[in-house]
Amino acid sequence: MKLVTWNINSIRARTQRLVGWLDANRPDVVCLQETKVEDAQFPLEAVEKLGYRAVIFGQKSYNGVAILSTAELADVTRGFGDDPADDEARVIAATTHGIRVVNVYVPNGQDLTSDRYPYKLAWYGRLRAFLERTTSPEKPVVVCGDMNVTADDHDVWSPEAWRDQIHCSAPEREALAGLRAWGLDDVFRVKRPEGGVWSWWDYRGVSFFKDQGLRIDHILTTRVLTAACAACVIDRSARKGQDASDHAPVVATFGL
DNA sequence: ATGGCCGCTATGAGCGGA
Repeated sequence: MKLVTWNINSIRARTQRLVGWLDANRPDVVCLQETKVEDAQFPLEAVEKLGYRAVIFGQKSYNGVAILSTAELADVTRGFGDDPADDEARVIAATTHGIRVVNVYVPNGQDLTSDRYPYKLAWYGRLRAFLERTTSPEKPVVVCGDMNVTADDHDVWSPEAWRDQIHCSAPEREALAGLRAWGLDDVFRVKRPEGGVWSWWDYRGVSFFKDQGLRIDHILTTRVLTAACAACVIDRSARKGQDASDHAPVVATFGL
């Protein structure tokens, strides 16, 4: 069972790129973020032609998440269902291939002085509360997506340049650690503890060419899935060339 | 120190992204 998370940065601008990658890699479950499109305009036909079913939660211009699967997608939830309700489409969950899949696009936060920063930190707390009331760490659960936080300096090309910047501040890292403490493993880190591998590179300048990136896209798994994980890699090749997303897909393979 | 690129919008400049 192969699962991928990928911040696609507009699914309409990236449809051909996505289709080509799916055709070549044939994952069973695909978690997309930043689709940037209302549900009526989502390119369903293009993914259905490849054999995927899809559940989507989008909005105009910003955010938007979707889960594609080669199998049935059951018990679909959109948003946290908490109070007050969020007007940003950032989380969708479904059960497929025997796994509860929670796909998230965590708020960016802008910078440490922005009012988006406390919103981001609070969002992590709401995500953990959502997990607590909807599932269990004893079950096979994947929480994945663009988490907009580096776990530690091993996920940062230049810890000096990024020190206390957004994605690298201690409160953000504590928020991510607090989520993991519910009962989730950072499965890429388990496989590649030495770090130095990125999932995002800035469009500006020569950051990709010089491999100056961050690892902010994560696949977190409960114990039973961590034990079943055969491999977890970041497909850097998908960041190359014209019309690439600024994020690369993260792929986990499970012996299920 | 700043911005550099990209996608979006009842566009043509400004915002958000990270």
